[in-house]
Amino acid sequence: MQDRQAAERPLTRIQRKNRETILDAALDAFSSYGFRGTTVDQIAELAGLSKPNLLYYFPSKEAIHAELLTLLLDAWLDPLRALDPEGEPVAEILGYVRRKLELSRDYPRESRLFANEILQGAPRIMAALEGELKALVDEKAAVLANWAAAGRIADMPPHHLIFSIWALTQHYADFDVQVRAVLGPGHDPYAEAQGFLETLFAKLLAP
Amino acid sequence: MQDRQAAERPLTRIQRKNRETILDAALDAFSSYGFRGTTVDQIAELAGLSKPNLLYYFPSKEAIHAELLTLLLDAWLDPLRALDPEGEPVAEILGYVRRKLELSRDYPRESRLFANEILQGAPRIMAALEGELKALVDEKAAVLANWAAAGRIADMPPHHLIFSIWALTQHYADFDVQVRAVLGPGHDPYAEAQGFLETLFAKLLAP
DNA sequence: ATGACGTTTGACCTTCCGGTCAAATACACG
DNA sequence: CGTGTATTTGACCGGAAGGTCAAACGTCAT
Repeated sequence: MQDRQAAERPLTRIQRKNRETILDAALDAFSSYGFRGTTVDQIAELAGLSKPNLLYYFPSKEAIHAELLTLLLDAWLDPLRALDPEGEPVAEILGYVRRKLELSRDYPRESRLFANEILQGAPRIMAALEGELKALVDEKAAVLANWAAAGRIADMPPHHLIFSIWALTQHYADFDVQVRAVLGPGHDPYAEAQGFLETLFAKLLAP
Repeated sequence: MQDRQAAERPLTRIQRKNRETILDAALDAFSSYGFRGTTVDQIAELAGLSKPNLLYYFPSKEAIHAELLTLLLDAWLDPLRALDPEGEPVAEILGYVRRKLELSRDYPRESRLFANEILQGAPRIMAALEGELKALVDEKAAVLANWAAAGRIADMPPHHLIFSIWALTQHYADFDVQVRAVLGPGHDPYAEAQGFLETLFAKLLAP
């Protein structure tokens, strides 16, 4: 029945800095090589720490990964939460597309970490998918369905509309190397995608 | 200067069967756990062979993976190859969408294997992306651009049109568990997607 | 400056994993 | 049958990887 060292005590300056450094290094590694493909030594090296030192701040590789996924999930849902049922339908949806694309552009590592996890069957976040995520999507899907029923956007299965937004925006982060390989040099994928997706969804949503 | 055993000799019945079994087992494993996340013992177990026995048929884990990727790439490009410059534009593109979605439905493991590889930066197939794939896409993009110039489909960046088809169709295979978690039971994602994507692209392409 | 607590480290342990090898067993074919 | 070749296997190897530990080193408040 011993007290857990860091349970109550506030984090020290060094703790805050090192935990942050470690999480950033781990995000680099996990998003590039996956969970199994990443070694603790690798993360430690990236973070500029020794392996035992790193394990002083996190109990295990698993724990670092879990922490990253938790932080990620919340940030991931934000743009959808911001979709306002009282707003103008097309503008709201296009705004969501834009925010989601910006997320892909500015946080591609997070996008790939998430994609990796889902690809492997989401073993560590299945509960969140079936709980939080489903609840939020169902809520917003209802909003979309109402808009469609009111003739303010075209009629379509709202869940799939949301999937299409995810698919199209995350593609630019997750498949970045393919996109760039196919486009060749001299392109700004995100800038081009921005205009293209805006047009696409404008046409799709028009009643 | 010794002869390579299997260089010339035709494969025996047992060789054919076992190589096939191994590749199938390896596809299961690699597509679920990634390259590093998969162990040779795991593949052997799935294939019902002992590890040394498996390594009698393939020189290394790497070789199995490479073989799978090679087989995959070809099958992956086929639907796009089939896009006919002489056909009716909208029908051709919708046909491509349908074929690609069927590929996701019928070969989700292959889709995830590919996604895994791209996510990790495509270390083993970068050459193919910049070579074969880019060439084919450029060729078909030119066809799309011609159709747009002739006013037979709406004007849009052809490469991104192709990306959008990839993104939307592969999403249903790669993010399958998320799609099902969000939809809940009692849905047939692919059937629903089929109708939705047909509408989406019909609207997008209309001049 | 000193004691207490926070931080860092080198050495080490164990398990896992890709791959090898020699010997044993099945198979095909004259 | 019998013999040469294909196939299978148990035992083993070396290195990588996750994690532990005791001791050394810093930091900071009194």
